[in-house]
Amino acid sequence: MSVRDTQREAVIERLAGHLLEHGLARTSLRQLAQAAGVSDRMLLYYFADKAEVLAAVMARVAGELAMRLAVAIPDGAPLKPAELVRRAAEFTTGPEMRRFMRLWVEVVAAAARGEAPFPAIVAQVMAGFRQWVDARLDLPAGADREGTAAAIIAVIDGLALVDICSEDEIAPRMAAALSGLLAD
Amino acid sequence: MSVRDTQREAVIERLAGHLLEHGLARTSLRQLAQAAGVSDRMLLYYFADKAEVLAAVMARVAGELAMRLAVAIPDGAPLKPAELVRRAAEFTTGPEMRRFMRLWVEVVAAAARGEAPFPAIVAQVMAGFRQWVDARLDLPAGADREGTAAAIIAVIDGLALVDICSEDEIAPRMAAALSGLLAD
DNA sequence: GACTCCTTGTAGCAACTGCTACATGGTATC
DNA sequence: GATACCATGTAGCAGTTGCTACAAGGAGTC
Repeated sequence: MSVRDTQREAVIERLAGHLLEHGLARTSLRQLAQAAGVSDRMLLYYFADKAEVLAAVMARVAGELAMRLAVAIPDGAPLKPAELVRRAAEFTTGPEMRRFMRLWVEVVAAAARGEAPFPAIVAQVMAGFRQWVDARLDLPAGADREGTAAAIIAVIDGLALVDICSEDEIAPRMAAALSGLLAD
Repeated sequence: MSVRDTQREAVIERLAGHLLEHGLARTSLRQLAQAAGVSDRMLLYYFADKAEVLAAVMARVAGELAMRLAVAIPDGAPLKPAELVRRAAEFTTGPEMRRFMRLWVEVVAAAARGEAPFPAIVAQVMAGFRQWVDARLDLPAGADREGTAAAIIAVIDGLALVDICSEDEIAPRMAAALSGLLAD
């Protein structure tokens, strides 16, 4: 592997941490370069342009997120929708996952604005979410699996959105109240 | 009312439409000025700085949103949580309200990034949401009203978030599936 | 040793950002 | 008629943005 490829990998790794810590707040080329410990000139040697940097880093973050989700709630033992929502909500509002979800909300907003490369990233991650839910969803035949999966994702994302808006620790109470709203 | 105040009002009105149409994508001073039909020099004559422009416009948009919510589901006849969620979901995913919700998601993301004046705006709008839900929520005594209100808002916002991510018309199916997940 | 390619630094460009200094014509007040 | 304030235009500044031109050191090949 060339120096260039090695450095590329190291930069992606460091920037993944940077994005998870700061969201999309400090993502100019110079700020990214500083966070990665390289010059901005070299950042554009390792990557074609800024969009490629962000795409590579977000792919890494998305992979990490997918892995954690897969480990937290393994497939193979499908859950009723309400139970799946409860467990996913508990996990994603946990202290470890909050920064992932916060970044996710920011990325969705950037995609809505049409900012490259976020629309493509959002499509990919969203497809991953759907698959994840689908593989864990115990639903009667004839039910709308796609619609239900989308609804479940919506509930989880909604918790994250409200969570990042709220200063106090509302998440646990919100999750508990939500649990009460769901049919068994 | 001075010319300045008159113009200020007109600018706010035009920019409210601009934000609802384009989200936060075109919000540099020069872009805002062009959308409002004035020079950027004059924009900073009507308002102290960019943050004040956005704060004033967002206040207008938030007021409009609050009014529509109040009209769509009047208070005075409290609803069970599930029913409130159903009706709010139907309303907010409608074609008229989608742009409000999309802008809302973008504003939340900007606030998460710490960008002035969005944190303050988010706090205000969120408080308004809570109040709106609280005034329409039929909940047994002893239940966690705050937590339940937050959960309801989360569900509604989540629908909006997934909605703006999806190209096809998933919203109605998502709302229908969600309805099935809720206890009566 | 000449040549070539990989790697890296210095310097900078054109566009855009939020914002401001300054001048000017008008209108109201005394 | 002098003065003061309101309203508006022209021009520009300093900083940031994404990105690039150019040079040069080093390593490997013939």
